[in-house]
Amino acid sequence: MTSSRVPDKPSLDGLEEKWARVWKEQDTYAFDRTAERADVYSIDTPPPTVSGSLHVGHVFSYTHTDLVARFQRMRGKKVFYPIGWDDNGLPTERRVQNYYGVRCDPSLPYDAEFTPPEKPDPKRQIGISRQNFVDLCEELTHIDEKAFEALWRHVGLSVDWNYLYTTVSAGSRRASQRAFLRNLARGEAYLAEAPTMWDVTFQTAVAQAELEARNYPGHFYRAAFHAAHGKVYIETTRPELIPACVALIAHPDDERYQGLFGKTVRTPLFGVEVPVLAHEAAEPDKGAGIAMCCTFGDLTDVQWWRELQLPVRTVIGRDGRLLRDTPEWLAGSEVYAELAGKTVHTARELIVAKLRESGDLDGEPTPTQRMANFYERGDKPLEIVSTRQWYITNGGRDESLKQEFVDCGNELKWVPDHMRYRYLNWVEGLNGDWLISRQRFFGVPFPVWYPVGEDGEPDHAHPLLPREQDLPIDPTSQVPGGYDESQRGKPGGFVADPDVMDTWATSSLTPHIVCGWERDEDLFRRTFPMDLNTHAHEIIRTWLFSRVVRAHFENGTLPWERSMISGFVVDPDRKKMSKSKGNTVVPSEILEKYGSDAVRWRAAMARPGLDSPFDESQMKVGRRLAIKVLNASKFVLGMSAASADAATVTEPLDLAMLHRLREVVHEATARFEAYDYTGALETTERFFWTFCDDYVELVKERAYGGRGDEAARSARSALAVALSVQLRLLAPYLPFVTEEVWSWWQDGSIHVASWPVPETDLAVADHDPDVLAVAGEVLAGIRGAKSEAKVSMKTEVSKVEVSGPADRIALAEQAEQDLRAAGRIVGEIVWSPAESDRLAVVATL
RNA sequence: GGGCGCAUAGCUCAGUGGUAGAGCGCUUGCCUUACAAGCAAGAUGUCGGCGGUUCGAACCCGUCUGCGCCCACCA
Repeated sequence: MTSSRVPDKPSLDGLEEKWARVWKEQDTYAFDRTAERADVYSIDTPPPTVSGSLHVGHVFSYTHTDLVARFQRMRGKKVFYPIGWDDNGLPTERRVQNYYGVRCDPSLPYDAEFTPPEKPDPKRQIGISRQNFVDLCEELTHIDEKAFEALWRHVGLSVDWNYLYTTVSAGSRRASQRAFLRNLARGEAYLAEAPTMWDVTFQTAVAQAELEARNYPGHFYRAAFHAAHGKVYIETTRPELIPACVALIAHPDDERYQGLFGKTVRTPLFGVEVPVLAHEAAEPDKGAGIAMCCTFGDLTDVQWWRELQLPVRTVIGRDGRLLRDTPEWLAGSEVYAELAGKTVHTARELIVAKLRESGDLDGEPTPTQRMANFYERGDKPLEIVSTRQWYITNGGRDESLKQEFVDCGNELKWVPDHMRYRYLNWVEGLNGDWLISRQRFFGVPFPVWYPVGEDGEPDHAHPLLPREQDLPIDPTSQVPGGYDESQRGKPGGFVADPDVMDTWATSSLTPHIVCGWERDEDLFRRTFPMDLNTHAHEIIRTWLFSRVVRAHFENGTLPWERSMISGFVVDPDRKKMSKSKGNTVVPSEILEKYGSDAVRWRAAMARPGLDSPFDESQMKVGRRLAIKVLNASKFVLGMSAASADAATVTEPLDLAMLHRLREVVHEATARFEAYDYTGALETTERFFWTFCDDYVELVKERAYGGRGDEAARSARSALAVALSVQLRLLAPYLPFVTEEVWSWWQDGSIHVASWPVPETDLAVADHDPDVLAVAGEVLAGIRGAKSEAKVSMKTEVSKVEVSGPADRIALAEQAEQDLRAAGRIVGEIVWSPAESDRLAVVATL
């Protein structure tokens, strides 16, 4: 080991490429799967949606996880840190449609020759078969995944790429289908025909967790229903639902409507007779106090429909248009004939015009902003339609199960703790089971067929299931046991369940998928339940909760011991970044501009759970630190100090510095163990700057040999020991620059070196650490005098007088020779103990 | 409307009962053989408002205000 490997002009340039390559070639972060569970630290990381784009918030959040992973690895844990891609589901479909200019038309046959157009025309998408579409999904996700991997390697995530998974892979499909079949067998999954939140654009059902309430402009219309003795006015924002009206409902205590309860009224324009009923959920001060209940305008309608056992009168189809065929209860209606096939929007305008004509519209419509539920990726309000869907129980319809999931949330350890309430709030507010089926194409199919009766109707009550060992299966191309392909869709034959699972139904199993559930029991035993789950706070209700549900049902345990939740990177106005607002920051640019270590440093300054405004000037600070590490290391190693030997440290200042560093290691370790990576960094960094600015300056002359060999050796050893320890303390944050410096004088990767241990790495005699602090104070006094005089720091000082408390003076005197050298003091130093609580330094130039 | 969080220097944030802190920015200097992508010194505050507890409150309690996020809210 010599200093010959230290470059003359160290630089950050190219470090990412260099070390990312080495780590890949040497498999530096490979999991040791012979390790026993107690020695393993396993981490569940969110599989990013590859069809989306990563912004700087993702980089921060994934870095937070990596900090913990690197710390645990250096502490001696065998870190199981896989990563995956979520390449399944609607976002991928949408991206494929736009990217290639195609759309899936399941009625078309497979075309093996198909190649997407050179120049996609987004206005005129080409219809292709389901298989062609799925092929394109796989092709594009593969490209996207390469880009994502490159980014994460650039950021320096210490994941083990050998365990890379994707949510649409055969393994994931097998796990999804297996878990589903087990849920089904235990009664946790069920098929039901029920009113469902429905997106008319994507024409699929969506789950409660995917809803987003948004402001939606509309109008209140005051319309008249006809009672035996006059008119009853209701107020509605959705007059187009009048043909779907099944009742009028008011609060049982509402005096205005007492006389109407139990009677019937006729709907305007259509003359359909509907009852006037009482229900507690009607709010007297809302609108006219009496509401029309339609199938279905909102979730309250669903509640009334269910609890008052009202009929279903659907008029809005799955495409968001009014049904083309006139429903039976409106038979002969000329008004309806005009509405048939119209969009909700057009139908509303038409019906309002008709109401105005007939005199059933009272006054003018008043504008209003109402909140409507949207699918989070959609741009039209959701409709509620009655459809057959698969559900998994989640406590939304079962209080005792709900309590079990509340208990899970309380058992889980949260960083920061208050994120627990996000979870509890969500679970306590669930109002239905988890809808997992989607009427889409690219996803994990339900491993289910239905027998077809002699009447040609599928028997949904008696599904045909595959054997677990045959999974994964695609029921649209494979046949159930005992049948053959010719019987598909025929009376007495079978039919496939046409739906796919929502992507959350698969990603809810990431702990199972990565840990080898039912695939690699040896791995599973060593890694599950996992130690840590990490992601940002917006997916507590979705990803986090759904994994708790799955592990609770399948394993009777939490999927991990602890969840560390990141905040968001918000824009300078503290608003959430979003593509639509155009305030997102693309990570590749800042990584390029400041370097990965700098961006990681900035990420580390954002504590768990706290949102952090994006501020480029902060990146410079991280970069400055990384450069400082290079330069300070160059100096230390340039002293031939590579022969670090704590035993040769004898000088008081050196001992004091190492003693102080011991305290720093203790504190940084304790903070990291408490998942306070920010506090650990601050502790280390504060020391590092003192080390550079005061300690190095104080011992420089001595290290060069100005006071003899022994004193020089003491300084050099202390410098080298301190450098080794500090590099390792900084390694989780600045993996590139610390690895670079480590390579100048050590063998192997710093990232598999051991986290510093005070008792062994800093085994020196105890010494009062304040010698360093006090010497620093005196040096600052001397510098102050020079700064005041506006002269160079190398200006000689003819006399220094230091007064202050006797004990402080005594400490400072221990560093007298070093102070003389660093301060260029050529004359005398007068030490004057005094009755004051502060040191005062008077330097005469 | 319910829940959670935040409010300390121009900015980003530490500090959790005992004399208000750091970094950035700003000011003034300094080419000092690790680093000018650097170094040194300096200025900057009614610790959101109002009450209370205490010898003593940025910190504990109450209350109000403002901001953010999550949830609910389609008559």
